[in-house]
Amino acid sequence: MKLWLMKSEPDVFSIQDLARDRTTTWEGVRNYQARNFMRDDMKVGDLVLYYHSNADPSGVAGVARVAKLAYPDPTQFDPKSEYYDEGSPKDDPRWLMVDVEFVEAFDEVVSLDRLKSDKALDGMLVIKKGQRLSVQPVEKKHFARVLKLAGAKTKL
DNA sequence: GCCAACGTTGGC
DNA sequence: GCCAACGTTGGC
Repeated sequence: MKLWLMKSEPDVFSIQDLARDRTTTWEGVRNYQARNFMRDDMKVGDLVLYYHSNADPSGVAGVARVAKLAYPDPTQFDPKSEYYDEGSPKDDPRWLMVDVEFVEAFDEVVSLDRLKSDKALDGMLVIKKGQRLSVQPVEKKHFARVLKLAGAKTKL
């Protein structure tokens, strides 16, 4: 099983929204590197750190799980969608998404500050300056450490 | 709201 | 293929 971190702005869709809905489609990824991770490496059952970006505070807010393998993101073909991509071929869709299901919401967000100050998380992608990838792999030791910092119920 | 960092676009 | 201009992300 691989481990991931996925970013979402809580004003748009938070871990609490996911807790309510139980599952969601992860539409709107428009970055090739992020798409490739979803397409090539994500498997059903993979665990995901659910990261709140542009938040107060920003940080890891809970855990989710990949519920469906990558498949074409329909919003790329919808002219009314903010994610519309005129250049995406119908017979070879450029953008993919996965489905994600709720696992756990942390009592308290593990803030970016906390992540940065923890020696055990040295090298974790999300704390690197200028790191904008919205879907990124997480090392097992880092994932486990975040769970510990959060006092999470989820175990690896 | 500002702006640094990064990705994409398009002229050449 | 280079790189300047532009758009986006996301912390602050």
